[in-house]
Amino acid sequence: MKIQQLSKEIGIGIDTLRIWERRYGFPIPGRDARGHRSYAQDQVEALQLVKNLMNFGLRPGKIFTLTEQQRRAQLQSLLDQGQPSDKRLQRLIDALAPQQIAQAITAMREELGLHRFIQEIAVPLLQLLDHRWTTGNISIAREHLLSDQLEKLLKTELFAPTNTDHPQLLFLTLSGERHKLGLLLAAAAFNSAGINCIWLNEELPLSEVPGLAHELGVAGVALSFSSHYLPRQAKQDLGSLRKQLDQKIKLIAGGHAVHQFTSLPNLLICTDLQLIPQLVRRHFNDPRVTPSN
Amino acid sequence: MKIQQLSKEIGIGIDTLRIWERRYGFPIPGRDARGHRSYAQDQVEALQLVKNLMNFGLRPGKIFTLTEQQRRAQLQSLLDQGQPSDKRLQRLIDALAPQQIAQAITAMREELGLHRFIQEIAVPLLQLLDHRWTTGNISIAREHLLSDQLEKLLKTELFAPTNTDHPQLLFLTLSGERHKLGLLLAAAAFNSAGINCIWLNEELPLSEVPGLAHELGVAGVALSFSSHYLPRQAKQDLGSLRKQLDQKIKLIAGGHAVHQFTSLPNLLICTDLQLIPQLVRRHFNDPRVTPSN
DNA sequence: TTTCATTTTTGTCCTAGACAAAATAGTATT
DNA sequence: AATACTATTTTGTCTAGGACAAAAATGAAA
Repeated sequence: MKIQQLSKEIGIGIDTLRIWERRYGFPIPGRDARGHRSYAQDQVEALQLVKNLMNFGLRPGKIFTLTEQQRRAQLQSLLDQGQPSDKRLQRLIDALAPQQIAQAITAMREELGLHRFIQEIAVPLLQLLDHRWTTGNISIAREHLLSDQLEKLLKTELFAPTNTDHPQLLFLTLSGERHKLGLLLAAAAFNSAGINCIWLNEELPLSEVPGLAHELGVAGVALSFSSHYLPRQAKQDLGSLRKQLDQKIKLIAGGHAVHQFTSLPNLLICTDLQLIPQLVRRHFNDPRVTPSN
Repeated sequence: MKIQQLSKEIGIGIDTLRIWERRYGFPIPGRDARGHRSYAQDQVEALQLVKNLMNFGLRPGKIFTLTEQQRRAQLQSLLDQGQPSDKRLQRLIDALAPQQIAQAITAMREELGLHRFIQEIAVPLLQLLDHRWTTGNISIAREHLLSDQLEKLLKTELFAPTNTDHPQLLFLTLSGERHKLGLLLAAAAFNSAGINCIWLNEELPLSEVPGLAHELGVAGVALSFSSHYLPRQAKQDLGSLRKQLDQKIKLIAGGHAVHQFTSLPNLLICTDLQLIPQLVRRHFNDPRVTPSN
């Protein structure tokens, strides 16, 4: 595997990979006939482990002093601090046929109502999926099937009530951010709090956002930045967006990459879906703060 | 604008930008206090023009001998060779508000029926979008809004009849293939020809496909490879897949990258949606060739 | 405990050179 | 003239090791 593929696969810059090799002596790839780096599969996995630890906030300097066993143990203990898994979720994950998954999901949604469904099923399910994913404990196919069905349900919810009013919030991810499910949950939550949402399924370059937001006349733009998005980049993007965007248009950001941001001026950071109703009450339901003013 | 942002924005590698500067003397950015490249807005636009010309197959060596005026003229003349646009499509593309687009699309679908809608609206629309896209002649936001709405309609069609029988065809794209709309059209066509389809929205690594197909018990797997997928890679992937997959499971491939393939053994190449009904009759409707045998 | 200044860590950029894969041009063969 | 093969040019991606600012950690003072 060439350095570019690896960089894309793991989500670590090429320069970073090279300087890690120089500084920490890891990973040390083989070389092909040209002298170019060539990474073996076990190096890829070892590097994924490092990346997973970094996603928990550990820094390279710490990680690279550990042995591989210690890294595994560390990751495991960090993962174990997560919430215990629910039996219903367990059943969902084990079901393979899409029909079964779809049935189970819709049944739960009927039983609990949208709000409780999001809080009690969807959010923990996403976390559990992420957990299994980082431990390699679920097949990619299963994971995809499941998130597919969840996405389908949420979109149905989101688009079902053809909203009478003009759109208020535009939901999208920036180019390079491929994790949309969390944002979709947020959109559903906003929707159930009475906000009229527009969902843009495809990733958009930063520069296109202000124009679109303006043309659609939305009152706000909501973005999410997953753990694969470099926090620094996210900060920069948000800053840039805030500058380009009309001051009246609210900017809402969520996701792991913005988790520890001290809130920038005129920017709402929302890393907990439970806070959405409150956020809506504060910033959207006040008649004096409608999009028209 | 820093070199990394520019690279992301235009879609040209950092190394490439630097070596263009060395070789062709363009673009020559300013430098900040650190000596780092800093690109002005007009350079970004000039570079976008170059990228657009490259999308038509022109090579840097040619492009950089031209003046900026000549480049514009060249692009314009290439643009003019494009197929004439349908007025209905024109109207669709010009509509911005998602509600308008959705209304127009559903109206056409009602009027024409699914089959004619696909042939007369969806396919040319996709082509036109692609054309506008490569020439930079449509805003990215508009393009995304439109394909979003189209996708929504098609998925509704595809999933609406909760099919009674077991699934027969699994539709998916491989990792790295992000163009799904064409395949979605194909799925809709198969569906309207009476085939029970499963749509997997997320890209799947090659190695996961056989296992999933087997577990779902499908009679076939359908993939598409857009023009962005290297034909070599597509060929290799298909060959590998054919080897791993149970011989009874059909393999169907479509898209630009497989357009000129001499059909591999036991592999159906389908580059024209109109041929789908015929294909279904030949390979799926024969009761002696059901998935169970 | 909080606040501020200092040190360490870390990622991204720099230059300039090398080389293979892809594209083009040129030549020979059916 | 069309096809196949070879040589040449073009082009993008890699290499090495150095530099430096932004972020994080540390330590000192309030």
